[in-house]
Amino acid sequence: MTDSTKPTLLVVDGHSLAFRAFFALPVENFSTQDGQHTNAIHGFLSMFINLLRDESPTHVAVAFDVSRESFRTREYAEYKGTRAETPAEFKGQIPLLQECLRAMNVTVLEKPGYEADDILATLATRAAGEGWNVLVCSGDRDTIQLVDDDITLLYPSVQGVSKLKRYDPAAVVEKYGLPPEMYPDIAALVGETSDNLPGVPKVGEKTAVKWLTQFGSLDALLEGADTIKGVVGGNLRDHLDDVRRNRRLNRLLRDVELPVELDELERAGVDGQALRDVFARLEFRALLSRVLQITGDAGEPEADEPSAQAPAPVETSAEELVGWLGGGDAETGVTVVVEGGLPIRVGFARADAIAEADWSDDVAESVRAWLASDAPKAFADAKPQVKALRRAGLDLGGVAFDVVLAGWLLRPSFPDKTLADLVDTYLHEKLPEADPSQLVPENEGATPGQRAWFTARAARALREALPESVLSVLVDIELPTLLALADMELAGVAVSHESLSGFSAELGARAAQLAEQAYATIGHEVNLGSPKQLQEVLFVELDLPKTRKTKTGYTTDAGALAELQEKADHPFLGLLLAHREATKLKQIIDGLDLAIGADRRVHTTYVQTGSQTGRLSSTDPNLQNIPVRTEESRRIRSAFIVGEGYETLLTADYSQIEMRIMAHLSGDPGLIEAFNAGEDLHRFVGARVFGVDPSDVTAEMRTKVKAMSYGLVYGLSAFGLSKQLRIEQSEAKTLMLEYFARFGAVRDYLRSSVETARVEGYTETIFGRRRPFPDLTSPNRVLRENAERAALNAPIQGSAADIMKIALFRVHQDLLGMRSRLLLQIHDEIVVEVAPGEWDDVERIVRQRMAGAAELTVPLDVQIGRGADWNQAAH
DNA sequence: ATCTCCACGTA
DNA sequence: CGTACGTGGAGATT
Repeated sequence: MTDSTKPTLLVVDGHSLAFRAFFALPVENFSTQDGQHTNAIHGFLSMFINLLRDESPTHVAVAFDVSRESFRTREYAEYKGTRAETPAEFKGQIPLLQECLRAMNVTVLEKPGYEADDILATLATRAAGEGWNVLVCSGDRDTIQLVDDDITLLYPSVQGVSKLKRYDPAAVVEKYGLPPEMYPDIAALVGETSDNLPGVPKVGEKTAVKWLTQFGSLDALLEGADTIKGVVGGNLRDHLDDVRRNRRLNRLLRDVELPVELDELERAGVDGQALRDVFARLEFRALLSRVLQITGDAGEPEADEPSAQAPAPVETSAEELVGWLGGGDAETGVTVVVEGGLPIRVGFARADAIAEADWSDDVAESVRAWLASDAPKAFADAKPQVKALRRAGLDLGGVAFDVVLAGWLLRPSFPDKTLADLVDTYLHEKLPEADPSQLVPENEGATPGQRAWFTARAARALREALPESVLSVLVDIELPTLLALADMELAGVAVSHESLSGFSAELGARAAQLAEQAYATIGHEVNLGSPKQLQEVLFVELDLPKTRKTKTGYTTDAGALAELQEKADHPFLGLLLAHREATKLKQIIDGLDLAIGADRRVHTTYVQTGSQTGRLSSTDPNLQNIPVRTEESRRIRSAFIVGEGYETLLTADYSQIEMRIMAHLSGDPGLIEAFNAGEDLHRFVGARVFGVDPSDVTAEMRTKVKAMSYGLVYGLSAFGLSKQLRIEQSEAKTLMLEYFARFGAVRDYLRSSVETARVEGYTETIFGRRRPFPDLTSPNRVLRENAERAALNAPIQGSAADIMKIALFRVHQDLLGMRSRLLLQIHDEIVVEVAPGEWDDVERIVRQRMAGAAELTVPLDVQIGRGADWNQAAH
């Protein structure tokens, strides 16, 4: 809270924030009739108006960069050298933005030879010196160094310019582990790619913070660099000058001469005529009334926001709970505290009332009917809570919202993992948390009822923040999926310890033997699991040709070793590869064995927020990467068996679902025909590409086309394709050209989808799931091209994930009255444990639900198998 | 114990 | 210079 008796100065880096707005807002929504782009102006002003409203500063200034030249480029010509030319569409908006600001009677500052941040630093320092409150708003991390007790930084989140994160000294310490004034020391060590300032190799934030904490200061660290051991120590010594240069360049100047005094920055009323003029030209209407509302003298300030103070906890008896829960039909926040997999305490919140109680048989009975009912409930990470309730014998209905899932859908790359994160991000409040560093915490942390209260409020905020299509993904896909996953995790899958341990011993013996043989070929022992030692053997002792480089040397991966064998076969290579295969399998088996529980089953955890595309991930153990490709590895799948009391396993998988989605999204007539013809896809495509009869497509042609088709989904290049197929790049290029000549709509689709993503800032699946791609406009080529490939893949992989989730929860619902149950999901495959006598029904349900999960322009083909173990069932 | 890198399993 | 994941060992550090 700012002290309202003191003046408050708000200083804004106009350039960096407008630049962010430029990329955050789709340009086609923000252009005037005559084609002037206004997205940067609109985005900036919208944020700026909110700042004026929320922070009520008494004094305001906005600073801009004049040009790229500054004292920094004079000292280091390469400064920001990797940055691309500023887009003209952006540059053109700056003078107009400045005109708007002047019309609002806001002081605009710029000074040749200095960056906007130096101006901010100067003003902030002066104002703090006068004892004012200062708010610095900038998108440049270097401004973190300004933060102190009087100066707070407002930093735009990755999501966009509208959400600003507050950094006071405590927030900086929490995020970086060091006080604000030492942030530039971290940055100097780590380096800054966007400014073209290389740091010390292998040193990331963790190491930098550790060193600085240890030495107390950067100078002491540089003095004592000789005492740091190891490779990183050497790297540091080799880059001392770089670090010193970085530190010189990232220090903001606090004494730039400016043509204004602090007093002149005082806010005044707007110049109504000038404002109407310029806003009319920019075709801003809503913005005009917003500006007038907050700066004009008309209208009282808005009423104070409702208190963020959570209601005091109320211990509620089992009898009282029944009445409390029945007392309204508004959405209720629910928190089940889980310990050892079972509920130990529950909390509920509705409007400003909360109730909570320790778990007991009486409490369970009191809440049973309400929990099972359709009464709408909001959770934070519902799945473990649902599982605990189910273990306690209770059903749950009316799961209407999950703030963790919602947060993930909104920002899949920065999932707010906990309720505390979400309360911070979406309510701008702090969830009271117990201090973990103290044995007897001073502050208790939020009680379950209070957590439920925050959950319900976060749910309301998130519902507002979610675009309609994303909200429907949450409600129609993710929430039903959550319930299916809870039951699948509880069920687990039966795994035969006997099969595994026998196989493990076998592989162990084989690995030992292979190791001995390998040692014999080089005359000494070596740790075959150590890439470092292997490099020594391969490239120094045996002097084999060098392979592809990695960060730390030359790769010894399987592909490279196979190539080495062709160039210069040495018996060591084959033995090493065989050894790797044996030890890898053994490792997987041993890990799996260890995960078998007392019920002789393995219970994985599906992480519903575990991917950026919408897929699930699986951990502890990961059951989505059990080997399948080689005959021998399939013995592991044979250890996944049907459980006691059940008859058989059923596997069902979508065939070529991603290519089908590609056909659907691109509308390519050839590809659609391929799927509707019901012929072998790759044979059909091969016939088109090579201009032969389908019956004349050779195995080689089919392989090439298959690789091409799959590569397309991942953004494959001619280089990658040539490498994959081990053909000349020119041949790969020809193949691609031929492919696109026959399936032109595919190329058009891929191109336009990335282009749309660049403009919109995100991709979208068939069902409306979004994934943001800020890097599509990055000046850094590597970042940008990586983003392009990911953006190409995201709608396809994501749509497939959506379809499978829809099929999954529908199958789950259809099976509710039966004994058969879902066990596993492996992206495009599900495994069901079928009870005696239920096969026909289950098979029908699965086939119908999977094939009918989406209406595409091509059919969804489902392959079903049955068997006593997973391997048998796969056929 | 904890971090980083390499390697490799799946879809 | 092909997307999306999780795991485990080695090596370097504490």
